Amino acid sequence: MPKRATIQDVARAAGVSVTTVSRYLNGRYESMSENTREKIAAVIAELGYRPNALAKGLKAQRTETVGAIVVNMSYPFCVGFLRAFSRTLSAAGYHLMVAESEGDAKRERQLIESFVANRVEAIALQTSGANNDYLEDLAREMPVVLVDRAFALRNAYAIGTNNRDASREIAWQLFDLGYDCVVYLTEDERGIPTRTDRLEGYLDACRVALREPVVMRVRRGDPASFREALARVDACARKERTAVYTANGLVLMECYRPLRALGHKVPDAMGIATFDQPDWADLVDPPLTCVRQPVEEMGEAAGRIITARLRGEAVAAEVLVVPSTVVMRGSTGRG
Amino acid sequence: MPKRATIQDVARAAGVSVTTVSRYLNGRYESMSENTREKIAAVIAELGYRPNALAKGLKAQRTETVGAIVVNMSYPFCVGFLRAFSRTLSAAGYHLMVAESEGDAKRERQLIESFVANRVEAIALQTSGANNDYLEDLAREMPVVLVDRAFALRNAYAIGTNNRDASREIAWQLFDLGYDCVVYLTEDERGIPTRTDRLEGYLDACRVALREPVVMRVRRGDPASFREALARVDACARKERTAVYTANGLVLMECYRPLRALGHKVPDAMGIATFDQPDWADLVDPPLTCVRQPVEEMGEAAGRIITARLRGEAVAAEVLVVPSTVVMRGSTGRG
DNA sequence: CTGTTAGCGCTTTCAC
DNA sequence: GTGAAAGCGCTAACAG
Repeated sequence: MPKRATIQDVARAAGVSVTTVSRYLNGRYESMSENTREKIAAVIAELGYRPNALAKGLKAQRTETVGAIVVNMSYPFCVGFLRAFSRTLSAAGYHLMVAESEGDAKRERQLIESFVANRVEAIALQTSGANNDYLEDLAREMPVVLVDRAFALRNAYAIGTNNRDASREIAWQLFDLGYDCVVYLTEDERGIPTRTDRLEGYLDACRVALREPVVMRVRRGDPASFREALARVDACARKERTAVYTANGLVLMECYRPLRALGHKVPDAMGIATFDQPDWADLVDPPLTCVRQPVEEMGEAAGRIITARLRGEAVAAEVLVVPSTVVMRGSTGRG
Repeated sequence: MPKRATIQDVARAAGVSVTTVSRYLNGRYESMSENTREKIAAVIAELGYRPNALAKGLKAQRTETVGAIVVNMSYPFCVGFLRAFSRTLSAAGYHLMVAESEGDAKRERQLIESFVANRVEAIALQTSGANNDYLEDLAREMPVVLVDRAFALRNAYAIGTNNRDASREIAWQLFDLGYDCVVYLTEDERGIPTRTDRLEGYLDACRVALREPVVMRVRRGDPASFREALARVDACARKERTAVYTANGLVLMECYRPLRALGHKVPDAMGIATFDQPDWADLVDPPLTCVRQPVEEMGEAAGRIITARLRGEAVAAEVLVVPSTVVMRGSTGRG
């Protein structure tokens, strides 16, 4: 591995001082003869010189890099968010460092610290909530944006959706469509506000509709937990018109097939609905009724807030709620 | 924004020299009294000190960061690859910087250069092929891994799958299953070896089966191009048993619905198959026959090669082919 | 066991 | 127009 040319090498080869080269690099051509400029340009091209961003960052105290921590880069929410976030930042000249917390609070903490050590200029994360104190401190030093799990922290920004309202809305519509029993499938919601809110929304709807809530907790990757939930759905569907409503797209993906295999006619005997709009929502037949989360908008908003702040603009800390929309489709007999 | 404590601050507050603090930071406790150690630990905790990775990297000429450039982070291939890659690197203590080229060669070049400027220690990318000369040079200075589009460059690694063989295999099976006409839908393959290979595989199969190839080129995002292709499929299907075979999952996703809307019975009158295994492959009815690309294995392999190289191990440049497998399912009447 | 010091590659006064 | 030199925060000889 040959070592890379430095500004020194360029200066030497061009017969000028590093100062002049530095000026050239930063586009301050006014203070430089046409001649030197061309000379430097030539040398740079010849040596394939690339300025060392580390040295520059060390001096300037700026890395032009921001960090993002998500639970799992392959989750649809994360994919959509990261992409929009990345595009926005990229357009503003920032680099993106990404990492996965796997939902583990300790790991999340380590990742944040190592991002800080790398002097990212801002952080966006889908936090577990366990590091909120630390994040609150951190938010005094750099822009911190909480995404999805929108905890309200001093000095930090939060971007989420109206989980409870949207969940209530879709659950209510299910009752309204004549499903007598709506079974709600969720992962353990402890400590995760999005899950709590969606559950609450469902419970709200049950209250208003004067129905008994049926909440089944499942664990993704644990078929037994799903079997139990499906058994419950089946039992209901044998007695009355039943709808299954899942707390997110991944849960539905994991049980969609067995759900259909129960044999109840969709949407008449059994309705299906989910929070999230999976990319396969209208490929299945009938297409899925779902809650569309504005994932891209969230990513863009996060990017906008961060770039604005890094540009030096004052942006008041706030909890931004980007509303979700209920999309009624054939899986619940309308749309 | 208060400015962060430096090693100097810690040294001063602990009443020792920066050297000692540096030693502490690097875990060389043997050369240090219990006392100093505790003192330093205390000061660090109190000041919330985090070493500056830039300064460290500048000195050590190591950033513990690697870069990845994909066409689009939301493409299933990229998602799967990035995730596996990220996990492998993360386990080895490396950070990941990601960027999207959007398939644009100029942008790709800029991204590579800016990664180089940031002194990433290695790069993995899904290249357009237009920067191969530059990449070949670069590969002399740092590990470069070409993913998906597996061009064979001197000193660089390439990881791909057996696109042609797998494509031939699935196309052949379609003929074998009794589909008289197999329509191949692809995006313009110019310069993109994966696409060329898959097309060649299809053509191979046609040759062997003594059938006339029917290749339709579509442009994602351009409904008109799809309408044309669908019309062709429809025309065939009215005459004989026809199968549609798409060059990747995104193409199929974009035409699956209208395809089904043609009304030909699947799989009897019309078979459906695709390269790639979309996550919805077995949610639709009948489940999809497809070619499963070992995306995760590719990501892991890329990560393994890079970590080995960065550990100083010699790894010969090579083109690694991780084989895909044909998965026969109901959409072609078997499985 | 601990400290002094010379850089790593770059930017930025301040001088000429 | 141009350059000398200090210093960003850290590591690693070398010296005690």
